[in-house]
Amino acid sequence: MARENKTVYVILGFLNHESLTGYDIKKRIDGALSYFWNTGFGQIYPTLNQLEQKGWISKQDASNGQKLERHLYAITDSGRHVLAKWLSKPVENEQVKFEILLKLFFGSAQPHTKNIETIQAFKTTHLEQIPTLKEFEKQLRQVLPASSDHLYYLLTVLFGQKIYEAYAAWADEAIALLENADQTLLGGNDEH
Amino acid sequence: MARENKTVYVILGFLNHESLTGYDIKKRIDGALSYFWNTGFGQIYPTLNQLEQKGWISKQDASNGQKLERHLYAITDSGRHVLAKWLSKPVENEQVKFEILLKLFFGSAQPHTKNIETIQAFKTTHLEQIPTLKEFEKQLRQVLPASSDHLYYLLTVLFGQKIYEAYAAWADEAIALLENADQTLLGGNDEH
DNA sequence: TCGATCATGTAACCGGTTACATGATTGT
DNA sequence: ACAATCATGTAACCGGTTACATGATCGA
Repeated sequence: MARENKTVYVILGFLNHESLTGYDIKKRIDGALSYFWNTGFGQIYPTLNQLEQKGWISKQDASNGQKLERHLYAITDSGRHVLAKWLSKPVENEQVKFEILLKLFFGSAQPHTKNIETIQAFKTTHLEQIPTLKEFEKQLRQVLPASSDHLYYLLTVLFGQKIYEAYAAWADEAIALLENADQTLLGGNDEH
Repeated sequence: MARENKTVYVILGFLNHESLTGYDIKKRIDGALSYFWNTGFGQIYPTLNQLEQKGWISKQDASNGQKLERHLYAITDSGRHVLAKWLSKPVENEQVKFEILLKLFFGSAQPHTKNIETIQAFKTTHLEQIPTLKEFEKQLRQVLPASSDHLYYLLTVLFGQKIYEAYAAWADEAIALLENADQTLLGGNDEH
């Protein structure tokens, strides 16, 4: 969780491209960041207020005479400065938590078959997402020279592909090891 | 974060092997889980009390006449039941958050060189950990037939190796793409 | 003697999630 | 008419982190 409100940078990052409403920001997050980040309205709206109070973004009414409330937020110079400062800092203690590893670490408390199912499900859900990522890659490569935004977007997509493939490769190896262990033990489970 | 207190299962998982003090549990976490999980004392001790109140673990004084307080916790049958139930459930919404992807996604706001540095640092820190994981693998393979605990431990180690290697492979590709983009633009940065 | 390690805990804080509440607008 | 989407927010809760506080024991 690492003590630093990342939502701040998510918002500043999007606003650095264009002015948006809170609702829009949520859509961007769900769209482009969804496979490695997510945030709810309950975090976005309060953070927008905080950022405005700090002067990193500015609020503008965009209701256009209609009754529907609509606030357009724009990044300010000091906001841009804060974003730039964060971007330039190296990523420290990228502490990723994998629940599946936790489960597997204690896996000897149940039959191998159950754990194989868990691994299989893990593999499947990630493999299923690869075609979408490949499609993203294709589209991004087509518009690549237009702006370096696309290039950086592409990098995150490639990351997804690489690690999802690594997940799948690991899953195969893990399942093979468990099945092999079952064979050498003549199908019996261990006890201790 | 997913609404379920994982620390509960970390504790139950370790106690399922042997009775331990809170201090011991912390050491196990820092030892065997450190590269994919961590928890502080501020979480461990309160959770131990909760688990005891729920009857999933039992507390025993282990001060042995000495003045140093020492509480040995043991898992109960109902605790074992809770652990088993969690283990058998498939991992749902393994929502992993990668700060480096967040930073890169908004990377176009700073020079390519800065982002290359970030990626390089990411690659290095993970590559550095691979030899240790290889050493773990070697040791675990030697004691593999003894107990299936070792086998499951090995699976988590192999996972670490696989994704760290995937990180490194992605980093190379990403850096190449950024350097190539710099070349085609004749070393200039983009603007938009 | 003195530092490292053993050992247990509390308090403040905060990021993030979930659920709740409300209403307008648009398209079918 | 009615559903989907647009749009903004609050409140309760909780998992997790950090800092603080205290003292015993062991080995060099």
